[in-house]
Parts: sequence; C-alpha cells; structure tokens
Amino acid sequence: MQNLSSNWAYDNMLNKKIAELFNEIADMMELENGERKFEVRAYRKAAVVIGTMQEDVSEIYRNNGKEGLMEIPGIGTGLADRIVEYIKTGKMQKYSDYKKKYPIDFQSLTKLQGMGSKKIFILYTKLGVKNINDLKKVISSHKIKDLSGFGEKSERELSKGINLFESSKGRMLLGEALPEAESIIKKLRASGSVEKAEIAGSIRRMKETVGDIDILVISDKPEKVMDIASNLEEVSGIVVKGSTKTTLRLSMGLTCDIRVLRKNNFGAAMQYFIGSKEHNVKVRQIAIRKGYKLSEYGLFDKNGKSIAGQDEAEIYAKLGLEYIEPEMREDRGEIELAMRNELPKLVKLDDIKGDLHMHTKHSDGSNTIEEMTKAAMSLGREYIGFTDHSKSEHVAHGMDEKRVNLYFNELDKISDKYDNKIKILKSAETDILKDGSLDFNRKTLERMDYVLGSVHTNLNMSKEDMTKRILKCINDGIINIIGHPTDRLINRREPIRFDMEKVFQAAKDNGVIMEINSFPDRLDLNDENILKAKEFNLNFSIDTDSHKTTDLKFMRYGIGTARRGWLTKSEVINTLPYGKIVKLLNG
DNA sequence: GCCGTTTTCGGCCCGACTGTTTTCAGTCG
Repeated sequence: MQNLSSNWAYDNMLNKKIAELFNEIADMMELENGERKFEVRAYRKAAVVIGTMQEDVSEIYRNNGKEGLMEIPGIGTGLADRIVEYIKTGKMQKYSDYKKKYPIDFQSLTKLQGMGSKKIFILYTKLGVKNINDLKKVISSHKIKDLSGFGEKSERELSKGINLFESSKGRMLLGEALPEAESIIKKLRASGSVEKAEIAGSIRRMKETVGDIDILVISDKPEKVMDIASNLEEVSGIVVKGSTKTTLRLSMGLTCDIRVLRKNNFGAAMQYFIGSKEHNVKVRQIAIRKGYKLSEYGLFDKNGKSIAGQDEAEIYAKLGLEYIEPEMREDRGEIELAMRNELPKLVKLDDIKGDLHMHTKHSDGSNTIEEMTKAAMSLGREYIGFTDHSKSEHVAHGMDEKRVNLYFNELDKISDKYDNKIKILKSAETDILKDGSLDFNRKTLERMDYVLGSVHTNLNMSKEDMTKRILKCINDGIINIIGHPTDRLINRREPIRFDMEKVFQAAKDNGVIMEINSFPDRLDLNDENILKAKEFNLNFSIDTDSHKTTDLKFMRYGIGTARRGWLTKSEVINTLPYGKIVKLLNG
C-alpha cells in the first residue's frame, strides 16, 4: 500500500478521489434507471461527506476498520466496502464496470448550464456524445434540434453554455465577489422599489471562494425589481428571468441570482439561501422529526399553518436550536452544538483593536509609514505593527540590518508624533530561512516589539524537511507570530507541506501565535486549519498583510475566515487592548 | 444505498423556471 497517511497542509487527496468516484457512479447510475434515485442520492451524499471531512478515511480504516468507516454518517455496509476496496487496491470495481459502459466526461458536461443526466443520456445514446468536443460537432451539424425533448433553442443555449464554460474562471475570490455583491445591493436599495436587500449564499458564509452571488429582496413590485436588476451596468446577460427568481450574468464573470420575497417569509428564505446545502438538509430533517415542514417560505406545522418565517432566528428557535451564525453553517457539528446551547460566541470585526502585519514603501508597500498610520487611525485601530520584509526577500526590496535600523528610527519618530492617538509596534516580516533560522541577527530581532516570521522561499521542500524547518524556528524561542503559515495562494499555489499537528503542538508549547492572514488570495490559515489549530488551544492574530492603505479593510475577510474556524474573541490576540498585547508579546 | 424518539421497512427536501410540450419533464439551487 502506498503512503496514504493524512497530510494537513494539502487537501485530503484520498478522500477527494473517493468522493469523485462516488459522484461519478451516481452520475452513471442516474443515466440508466430513474427508479434508483435514492441510491443515487446515497452516493452523492456520501461523496459530499467523504470529500469534505477532515480525517483521512485510510486512517479511520487503519484504526477502526470497516466499523469505523460505517460510523461516518451516510456510510453503511455497501459504501464502506467500496471504500475499503479502494484503500486496498486503488480500484473500485463498480466504478470500472460503469465507466466501461459509459465512457463519458461527466465532469465537464454536467458543468454546462441546463445539462443534467437525462440530457447527457439522450445525447450519448442517440448521437454518441461523450465530451464537449463531440457536443460541439453535433451542434454545428444541427443534429440536436431533432431529438425529442430538444429544440432549436436548446441547440443555441448549449452552444452558449460551451463558450461560457470554456471562458469561465471557475470560483472567484470572496474578496472580488463580496464588493461586487455590495455594489449591486446598494443600487437596488437606492432604487426605491425595494424594502430590503441582503446578500445570501456562500458569500454570506464568507467562504474563501464563491461560485455565484445570491441576493434576496423584499418588495411588493417584483417585476420592477427584476427590470432594474437586469439593467444594472454590472450585467452582461440574462440567464433566466421570472417575477420571483432571476439569474443574471455579470461581466466580472459570476452569475447573480436575485429572488424577490414577501416580508413574512424573508427569514425563511435567508435561512434557505444562505445554506450550506449540507447544513440545510440537516435542519430540515430536524423540522420533519418535529412534524414540521421547512421551506424557503417558512416553517409550517402539520396543518400547513405558518409557525415562523419572517425572522431567521425564530426558525432556529422553533426547531430547538440556538441561532447559528452563517459562517458556521457547514454541517461540521454546529447543529449538534446548537441543540445543546453550546455554540461558541464568534469573534467580530468590532472586536479588533490592532493590526500586526503591514508593509510600507520601506519594502514592497505603496504607502509611507505615516500614510498607513493615518489610514489605520481612521479605521479606529488602537495600535498597529509594521512588518516590512527582511533582506532575503529581494523581489520585495527586503531590508538589510542597516536599512531596518533606519526603519525602526522612523517608526519611533511617527510613534512619538501620534502617540496619544495610536500606538505603533516595531517588527519586520522576517524570513524563516531554509534551515529554520531567522533572516536578521539577534541584535536586530531584539529591537523589535515582536517577531513575525514567514516562509517565503524553498517552498517545495519535503514534508519532513519543512516540518523540521518550522519546528526549529518555533523552538528557538524568538518568533512570536508565524505569518501566513501554509503560504498557499488560492487558485494559484498549493500550501507548503508540513506536519500541522507537530507544528501546532510546538507552537502551543512555545506560546507562538498563528496568523490568520486576511489578504483575499491568502486567507491563511484557512477555516479547516483553524478548526484543527483550535484543538491545540492556540492563539491567533488576524492581520491584513496590507501593502497599501486600502488593504487595511481586508480585515473583514480574515474575520470571516476566523469565524468559519469557530474562533472566539479570547482566542484572537489583536482583540486585546494595547497594554495587554504588549505584555503578551513580551511574555 | 442509508437510516431509525411514531419505522429493521418504507421512507429519503422542495419549489421556480424553461423549453417543449399539450399537461410536463428536466434542471437548478
């Protein structure tokens, strides 16, 4: 058996692979037999559970055997057998049998707007379409419009769908989608035809990437709202347009769903459209168990009488659940906690008193120390820490010992100038070198109020070497905060590989703080890492890594990520007032 | 194929919109 042990820094590849196979089995099963739709659903549900769970299934199997696998919700004897088979042989017979029968590229075809299993089946059996290229050919020879269930419109729509698929950038950063959504909301609110407009969906849950924008609106003039929305400058096309539901294509690349509702069911709709799907399935099951029915229109009793709908919290309350913050709604155990009134009280943006990771013109930032200071003051920060790069970061114009001394002198000067308005802490984002040592000499490090250290180079080291490198740095007892610990860039660069459990344990033993970097393409640690680190009772610092004054507002993305990792105020050091954080960083 | 505080059998979320139909199946979220 090859090495299948869990690796925290990477997504769990074995789980992902099994989830993929289960999903494709579901796709192929769906093609041929509608009566087995619940079996299909079982496979899909299992795919979601396996694909998103944190523990590696091979680890579970090694420790607790098939019984252990069957404790996973949605996994029974049959699916446990499939998983064991794959762990042992690297193959899944049922999958291979199906695949031989249906050599179809589901991954791509199902991504086309309007394409589902039924249409794929017809296109495959009647025209032999196996992939997007085949589809292009039958579209250009106009063979599709004569199939039953298809027409001229379908042919045009599929053609458009292919163009869109081929030009699509996939999921977009929260940092790009949220401002766009806010801009649309603002215009809808200003239109005068809207009583209320809110963002729902994965943006509301502050997921690091999002696939579309969901907006819910209260209005008694739904047609008018849809007209206004369709004519916004952000819109490049209309996918569907109805009086309660409209889907728009935005020029920035995402689609935007707008739903118009009545006041009395707005809460139910928010609950429904914030998701996640997995969270909602579980919440609905609770409703059913209580003899209720929950839909986007409200919570209803046996006689169809509405018991809640206007207010989200009331729906949770009527189901015997504490109100669950959107960022937690991922079915990661939050519902069980809500049943027992044991939900953590999540950290808020307002709790933040300082920012401990900022750059200036002294390395690769665009603004001066004073400009950054003023911008931080306007956001109400009580203190800030400056962290320009150290000398090894040549591309970022990193500072050597001589320049860093000038830097500290200027920081002292600005500090004096603004002392009663904002406190300034001296630091530098110091490279953690290949051997785990820091990029400045002892004397320079001692002039700092705290040491922030990051890995920037030799990112492809083996897991063992990288673990050694970081452990050495932590155990040397100089570093206070590890900056963007996994160094991943969303959609662009994989995280570095290291043994997270060992690093987290060492960090705990040495009082080292983990950063939650708020920069939109970093969000590092990510939500899952944070949940893991939380098990080690670590402390965190939510920083912006700002390179210009406007970046200081990225704090909200770090807060969102922290909340997705269930963090409370007491676990985040930069919620502390100045006096206490200085004490903590010196301690 | 899974699951259990009305169940080890008989359920498994549900409503809107579209295109192709002539009353509805398929797709989506």
